[in-house]
Amino acid sequence: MRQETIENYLKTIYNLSANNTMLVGNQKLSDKLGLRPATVTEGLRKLHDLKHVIYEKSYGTRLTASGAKLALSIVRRHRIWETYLTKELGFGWDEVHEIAEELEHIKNDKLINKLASILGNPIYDPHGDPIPDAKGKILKSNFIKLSETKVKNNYKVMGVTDHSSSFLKYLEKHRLIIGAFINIKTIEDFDNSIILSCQKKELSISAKAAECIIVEAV
Amino acid sequence: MRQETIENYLKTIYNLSANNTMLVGNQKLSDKLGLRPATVTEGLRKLHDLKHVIYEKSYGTRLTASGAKLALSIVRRHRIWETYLTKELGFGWDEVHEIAEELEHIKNDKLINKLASILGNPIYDPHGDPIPDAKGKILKSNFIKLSETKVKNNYKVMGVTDHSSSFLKYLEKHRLIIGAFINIKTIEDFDNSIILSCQKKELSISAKAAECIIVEAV
DNA sequence: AAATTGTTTTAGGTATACCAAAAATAATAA
DNA sequence: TTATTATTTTTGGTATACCTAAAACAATTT
Ligand SMILES: [Mn+2]
Ligand SMILES: [Mn+2]
Ligand SMILES: [Mn+2]
Ligand SMILES: [Mn+2]
Repeated sequence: MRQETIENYLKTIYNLSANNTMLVGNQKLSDKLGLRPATVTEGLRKLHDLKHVIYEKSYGTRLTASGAKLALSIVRRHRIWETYLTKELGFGWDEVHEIAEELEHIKNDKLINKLASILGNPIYDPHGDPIPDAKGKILKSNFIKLSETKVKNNYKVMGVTDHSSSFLKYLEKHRLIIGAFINIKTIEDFDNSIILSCQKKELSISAKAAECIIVEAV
Repeated sequence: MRQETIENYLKTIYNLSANNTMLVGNQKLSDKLGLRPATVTEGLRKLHDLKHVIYEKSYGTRLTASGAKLALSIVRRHRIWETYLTKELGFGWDEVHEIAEELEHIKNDKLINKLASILGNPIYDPHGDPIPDAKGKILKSNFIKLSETKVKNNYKVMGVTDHSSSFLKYLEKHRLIIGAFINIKTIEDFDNSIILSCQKKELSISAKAAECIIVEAV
């Protein structure tokens, strides 16, 4: 298996497993990796042989200790590069994910640690995701999704779970960026869309978009 | 053909063709690419079909205009990264080639041009190789190899053609670095080794090493 | 419990990147 | 010019990463 393929599998399994608490199914992996389910089945079998995952046939997959370690190191590289690109090289938060998707495979610890140190060893990336440290230690937050909030309460935007340029541009247009304070006005029974106020303006967020915004109660 | 494979072929053909003046043979490509001759034959046929090279069966290969353009852009990325790694990220000139070998495949013009601009659009990389500009224009120098110098003359070290860490460390140990002034004392008839003075010390350079050092008459 | 639906696996197949060994071709020496 | 040597190509083969379609299995509904 090509190293890059291994890394993409492990990173994706990590991202879908909610801190390694859940088994990850093939369908979701197939989606995220852009491969057909049959291909994923083969890939997982190989990763199992490599001892990077425990693959329970027909039920799902979880990372082993070695798999998790590798996954965390890819996640670290990805998020450090995203941060470096925005903070040091003038890229927007909506541009960096794609580039980091390639840069994350460059394997040189000295390089990543140097970038991290120039940035002051940041703990969050431009999308609010926590950055593992050089040892793989990562902050565990108890933030919630905007879709899980309650009417009348106040929240602060802490991150996003969709990194696509279109979604991030949409958020920026409505000033719904990291650090913004919001108040939930209404939640529509009909379609679960949310009406909230943010920077003195009211706006309506679809249930789908609300799934992708991470907030903290204030 | 994988994009990375294409890029490695084209870059290598460029580097072996002395500014596109010479046909490149399969044997040398096989060496540099770490592939067997039979594999190179296949690869070149495919690049020919892609119109990136003119492959004259049994005689050799040259880049087409489109191939040269692509090659120059890889060379630019490689050399800009090497320069950025040394100038901005604190790496030694003996460490950067391997990393650049990976980074050169990250395709994002805005990124490379940003790095170049931070560096002040440099014209030479840490090994003295000229860096093509964003349009592919590259300086053509008429420097010579140390092995082509004449006794008693004075020269300035301008570059190296071997980027291996061991060779560069060896040079550094003897202060034979870019910008150093040297005077040729003797050239041994027997083995073509060169005795020269550099920074007030005398040292003997093997014919093989002298092939890899680029100098300018002063 | 049976039927339906959704997910995963198997079986069989394509395309690509490589290789070793033998054959063909080109370059060089006699 | 012929023989010898070096280089390149052809042939036939392996390994890998992907795919589609069909079969098997698990989860959900009736
Ligand atoms: Mn990736
Ligand atoms: Mn991110
Ligand atoms: Mn290189
Ligand atoms: Mn260089």
